[in-house]
Amino acid sequence: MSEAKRPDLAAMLAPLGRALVAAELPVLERNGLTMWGYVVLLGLGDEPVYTQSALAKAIRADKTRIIGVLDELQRRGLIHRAPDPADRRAHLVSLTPDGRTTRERAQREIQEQEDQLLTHLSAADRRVFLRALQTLAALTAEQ
Amino acid sequence: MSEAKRPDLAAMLAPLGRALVAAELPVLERNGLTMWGYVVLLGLGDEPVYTQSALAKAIRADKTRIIGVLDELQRRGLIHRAPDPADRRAHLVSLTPDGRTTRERAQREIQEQEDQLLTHLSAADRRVFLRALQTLAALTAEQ
DNA sequence: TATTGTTATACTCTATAACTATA
DNA sequence: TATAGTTATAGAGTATAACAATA
Repeated sequence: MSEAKRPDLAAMLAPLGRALVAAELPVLERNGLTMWGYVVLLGLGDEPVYTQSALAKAIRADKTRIIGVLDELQRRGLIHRAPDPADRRAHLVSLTPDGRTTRERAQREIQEQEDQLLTHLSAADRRVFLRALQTLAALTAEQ
Repeated sequence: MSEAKRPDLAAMLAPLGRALVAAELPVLERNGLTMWGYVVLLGLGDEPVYTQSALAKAIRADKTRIIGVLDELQRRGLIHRAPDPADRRAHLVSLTPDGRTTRERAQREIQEQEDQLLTHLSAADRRVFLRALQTLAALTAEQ
């Protein structure tokens, strides 16, 4: 009677998330991106410019950890990074056209692969699952 | 037109899983368990006995990593560990009654907390979400 | 020779502290 | 003095290699 009627949510979500990330690394590699590089490109997509601190905070990374990532993305011409003329301590970071193209191509390939996994759900279940997942992800993201 | 109509699955699942795990650590701590200790207790629940290798494989851990975990669980009297008389290289591992009680209490508290999160979904969505999640988790677990 | 459990070692990832340059 | 970015250091977590006991 005190047996669990379902596995722990965390015991399903965490390994599934790790498996998805692992499966997507080759896709990113084909696009010349690391996971952190991709996360940075995604973080830059919504706003035109960012300071490095704001960007790090937005993607929930330590500011010291994205520095090497930004170096590499800049070297490859995917982002633009320059001191803010108004406050020369701060660096403004933005996507280059190449960076936007790369970001969108990588994301398209990733979501196509994810859609493959979702074919194991009925169309109706898939819709509910995605909606519910967005709801829960938003809840934990806001704290 | 090439804008994403949804966030990446992995970008929702992975942080949500991490957030859940982080939120459950205090629950485990109240029960005197680490995350790995809890995972080992869960892994021991379904079968009466295990060799350490089989147990490690079942919970997808390295065999070298669960040794300290087993030491601590044994010290606390939650598991029983003894050489297999038939093959004295192997150690048979099993839950003690105390171990089973601890496992069930911890899991009950964890799932109660998870149920709190699930109240943000409608009853119908919750049912579909859990079913879909179990389907997807089983797919990635089987490989 | 192969396998179980163990220990020791190395490696990766992440966080913390310390430094510079601007403000 | 406070902050943005950077670099150097240290810590945690993990995997790899080497070992002893047994088969």
